[in-house]
Amino acid sequence: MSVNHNFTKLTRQPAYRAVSEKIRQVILSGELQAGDMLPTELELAEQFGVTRSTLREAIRLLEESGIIGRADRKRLVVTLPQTAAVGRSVSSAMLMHRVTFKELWQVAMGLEPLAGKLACASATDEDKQRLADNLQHTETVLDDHARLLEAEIDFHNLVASATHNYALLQARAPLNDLFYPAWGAVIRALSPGQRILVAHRRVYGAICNNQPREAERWMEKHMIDFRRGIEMGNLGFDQPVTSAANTSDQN
Amino acid sequence: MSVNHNFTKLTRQPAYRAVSEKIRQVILSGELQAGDMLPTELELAEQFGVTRSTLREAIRLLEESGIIGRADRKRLVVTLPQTAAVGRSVSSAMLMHRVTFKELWQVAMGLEPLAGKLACASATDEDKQRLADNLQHTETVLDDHARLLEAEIDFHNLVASATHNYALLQARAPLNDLFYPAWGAVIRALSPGQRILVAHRRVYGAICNNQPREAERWMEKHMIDFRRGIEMGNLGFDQPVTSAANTSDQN
DNA sequence: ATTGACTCATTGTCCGACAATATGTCAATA
DNA sequence: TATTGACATATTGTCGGACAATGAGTCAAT
Repeated sequence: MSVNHNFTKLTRQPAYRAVSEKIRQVILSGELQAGDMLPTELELAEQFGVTRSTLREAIRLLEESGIIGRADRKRLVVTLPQTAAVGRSVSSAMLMHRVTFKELWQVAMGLEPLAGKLACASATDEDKQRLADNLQHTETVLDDHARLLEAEIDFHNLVASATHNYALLQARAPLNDLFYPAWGAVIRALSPGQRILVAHRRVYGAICNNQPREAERWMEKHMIDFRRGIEMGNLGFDQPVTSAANTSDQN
Repeated sequence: MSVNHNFTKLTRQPAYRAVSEKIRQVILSGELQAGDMLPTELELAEQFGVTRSTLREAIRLLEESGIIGRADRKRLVVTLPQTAAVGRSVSSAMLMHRVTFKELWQVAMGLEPLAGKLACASATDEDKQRLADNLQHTETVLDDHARLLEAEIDFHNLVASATHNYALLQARAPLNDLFYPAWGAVIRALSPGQRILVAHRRVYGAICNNQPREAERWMEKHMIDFRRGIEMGNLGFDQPVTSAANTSDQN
């Protein structure tokens, strides 16, 4: 009879992964900071005792994480991950999981009003100015579907940026990629330019006057309008979102 | 005098990136679904007209995104990205941006009560059973700091899972990696086992009785307790979080 | 039914090579 | 002086070939 002891399934990790982890570790520990240059590929490879090919595979892993990049098309450099770059992985994952518009809307209902509320306390004059500029621009494109959508997305990004909370920015990144673009169909179907503008103005006013409750409430109303728009347009509130803005390269 | 026209900075992308994008595109378009096997590296390389080395670099990019992996340590297979895998990139980014505990807490205040509320409507009997098991387990480890933290994290994950909202799961992934682990210090300092258990019981009860308001409210209270704990323990509410659970490999 | 020996396909890693391109230097020129 | 051109150098992106390690399949032996 066999002894009933379960060994933990051991997984040897390939060299390229080990190298990648080591570098990541050094960066996350703060030993290497954003902006620091890394040695050349050859030198790095020699330090780790692997070939350049293996090292390059490790580099790719870090590259996709957005924590390293090329400064001047030559030397590798440690970079501060951009929200959009990191968000792309997340958005890919959501697409594959066939996330529905409803699911994204629920998240938006949690995060966007929060962004409005927090922005009241942390928005700088520069933030407010950018919001003002956005509103002014929005007025001029109320009937241009494409530009209106663009301005709409910008507005919400500006509010989120005004919180100066990177965790929040990162958490709502997928909304930019999937939620708002999907809403383009609503704009084309219902032309709700005026309604959008009113909500944005209210949020902006609340932020300028430091009225967190108001900002929160109007952002929430705004989100509810989103939902109503989707439902009225019969655009598939419970359907998986699709990747409208996809690849930026043609080949 | 030079004509004042600015050309857009053109960036030729390397082959490994082009290949990676092509594969990603095919996967995201649904042409290849999760579980589908990809050809061998050699075959793929031939199809794209590149060498295996180049193709392997492309694979690494996709691997880090979590959308492909190895099934049986051989053949490449399209995989449904795991929340934890994708979350790691996000967490790395947050660490580099020196996200503070406060920032994470603000996000948690937005997402965790939401999770509680949504779970009321969508929790299955199985979800509820798992929560019940977790509570029972928690009672037995109230004085074991390490296990209590583990149970605590599990509880919040279970609530989030019960929403069956993948977008929400993904958005709150960094909380798992950075927020709750950092809270381990509070547990060690204040031993708030009882207080945790009470809050969890309330949330669980509200979910079972389908009382969204209650679930939301108690989750919020619970989060506020978190903040108070950090502040009482003088553990740096405004300090950047650090990566406690880091690498799982030693070399 | 399990074990062992064997083949085969595929991956992980290595090595060497070369063209393309950025950088730096220096001379020539306007 | 400031720009241009010519040249050497360093580094990357890509290639092609090579080999050991290992997982999967087959088949015989026990």
